[in-house]
Amino acid sequence: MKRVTIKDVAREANVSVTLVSFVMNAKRDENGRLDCPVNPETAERVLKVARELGYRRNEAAASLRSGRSNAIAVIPTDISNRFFSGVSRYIESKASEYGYTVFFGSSDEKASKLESILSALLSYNIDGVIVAPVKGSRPAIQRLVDAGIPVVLLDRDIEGMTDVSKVLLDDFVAGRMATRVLIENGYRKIEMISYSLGISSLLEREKGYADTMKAYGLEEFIRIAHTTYGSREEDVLGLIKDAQARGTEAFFLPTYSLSVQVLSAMKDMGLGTPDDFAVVGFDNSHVYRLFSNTVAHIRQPLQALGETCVELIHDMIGGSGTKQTIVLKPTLIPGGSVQKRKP
Amino acid sequence: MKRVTIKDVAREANVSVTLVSFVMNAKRDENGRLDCPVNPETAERVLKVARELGYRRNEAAASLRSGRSNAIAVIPTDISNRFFSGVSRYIESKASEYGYTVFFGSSDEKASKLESILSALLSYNIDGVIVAPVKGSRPAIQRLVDAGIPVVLLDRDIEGMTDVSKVLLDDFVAGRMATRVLIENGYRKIEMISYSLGISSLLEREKGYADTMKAYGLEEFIRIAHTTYGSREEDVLGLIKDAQARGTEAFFLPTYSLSVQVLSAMKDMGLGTPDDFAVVGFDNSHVYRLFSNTVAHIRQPLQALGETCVELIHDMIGGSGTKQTIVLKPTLIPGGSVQKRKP
DNA sequence: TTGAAAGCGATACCAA
DNA sequence: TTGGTATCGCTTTCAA
Repeated sequence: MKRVTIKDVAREANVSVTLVSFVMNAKRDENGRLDCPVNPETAERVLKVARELGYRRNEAAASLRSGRSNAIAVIPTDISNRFFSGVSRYIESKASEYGYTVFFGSSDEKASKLESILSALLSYNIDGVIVAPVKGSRPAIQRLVDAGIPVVLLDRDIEGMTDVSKVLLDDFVAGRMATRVLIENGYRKIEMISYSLGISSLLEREKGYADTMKAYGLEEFIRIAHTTYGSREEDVLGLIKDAQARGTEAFFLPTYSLSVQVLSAMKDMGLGTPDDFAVVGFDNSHVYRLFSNTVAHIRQPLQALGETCVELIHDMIGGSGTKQTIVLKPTLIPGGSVQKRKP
Repeated sequence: MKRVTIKDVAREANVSVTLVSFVMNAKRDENGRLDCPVNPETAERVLKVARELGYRRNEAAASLRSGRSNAIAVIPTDISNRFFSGVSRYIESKASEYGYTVFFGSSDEKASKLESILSALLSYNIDGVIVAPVKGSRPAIQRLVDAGIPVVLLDRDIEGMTDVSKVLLDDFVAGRMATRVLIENGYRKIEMISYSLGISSLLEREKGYADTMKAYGLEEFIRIAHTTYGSREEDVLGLIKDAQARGTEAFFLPTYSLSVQVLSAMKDMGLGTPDDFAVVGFDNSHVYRLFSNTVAHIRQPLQALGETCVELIHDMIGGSGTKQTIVLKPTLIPGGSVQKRKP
């Protein structure tokens, strides 16, 4: 019942606790033990005893003494969100590869919530934080950085913030890709429905759209309607009707939830793609295959995003301390929803 | 830069560390401080100083000394899975209400993975575990229970396991509901496509189906095909063709991923609901509204499931130690995919 | 290569 | 109501 401690192992193996600690923390290279100045035979004996006794390090004690914790925190806006739950999965498994345990906390797009999560997690001496910034969270994140805690910004940039690593999608290109395929297939009155979250990723997608429209001389048709995650259900129907009234031909929808919302509203209204509206959605999903015309969409490299986060935070914790910004490319998955426009 | 400790607060407030500890751990009732034998004025002073100095408890130290951690672990099979990511969200927010921090780890339906997560998390002195058991994980979970750690089984039962709390869906009823609505709408050759995971929830859904078929004298049509999460994509097409060949009229699909898979395969094959196959799916999703006929499905009460988990684990940790089994009811969301059969 | 001993920052026990 | 002090289990000098 009582837990096995380092002392028990030491006694049983006839060595000091120091030695046990050395051995238990040693990292193996390709061959044997290297980073620790312990007689290999002694080491093996200690390892064996530890195994037999069922020793498991008390992380609380280790953390108290060392100030580290082998744990990282991940703070998405919403773990049940399609994008973040996907990325989190990859973060989680990469993290455990590196020996980190992962804390999760959803910020709910609220800076106040983000702060309280952060403060709770800091009490655990976490070694690093992977966070999706939300509007107004800059000070909280800056404080983290100032406290010397490695931070990786995921999915959203905070402009001008240095001393952090960043893992982002090339959102501008995503916006351009989406817009371009529509234009090239003969659509001109292309609009966006987006969220007013004030976050870089959406702003960049919007910029990519607007920029491309301009490049093709379609600035007069640039139009971005904004709604919120909470009120999208009520808003979208009206937005579609308005668009219809003004002869809009296509939509670029820069998030998954918006894509599903708009498509489902269109369905309710008896509208189809691409005849009523051509559509480019966002994020990969089986759902897009379920329409009579499959829905073209922008795919994010979830695995690469997640794994890169962990690699960067690991680098920073490891001491090399190099800060990097990694920008990954989106892919356009074609679909019938952007079929060439009938003349 | 240096962290503020209880000592700093004590010095600044002219009291002993003991007192600070008392105050910082005191819980407020509706009025003021109660559970701690400290002069209210002193307490206020301590609180004020702590706030000013920016004191934050070092959980590692607290945990080392007390053996507790104010943290719970949640172990779904896959955090990116629709069902679990939804439930996790509610677990998370309820947990933070109670002051718990949450560790997540996905077991990937593998007992070995579950064990290694458990062992990693145990190093942190977690106060309790909410876990979705997988095939073969019984011994690992039993060990947890034997070690005196509060455990709540989520979504899946381990039969005969006592000394744990359980939060389950009434899966038998879910199976019955689905089957019954199909039968009542004139379908007789009703089949299931399910996973061979060996977990209670699926087995119960299957039992509910088979039982209902029997009750209506349709035992000759009982047929449950099994696939796996990993191979569903290849398998499903064949399974549908087989079914078609033998004149199957309807499917009950007992998970979300299966529902999407089958519906999308049907779409690829040019088949529709309910004419080619009537369909009852599982779990709530916008997706089901996107079909020309909306898809009837069984809805799980995600919020209630998640919150109940936390309440039960909190009770167990709190010491009352009462073990409970809560079985929540599913709801049938009707849809065109089960429309009355044309004669 | 090995070991002794000094903490890390809290809590818990006992005494005042 | 308060305060002193011995831990909790580990890592980390420092010395042998």
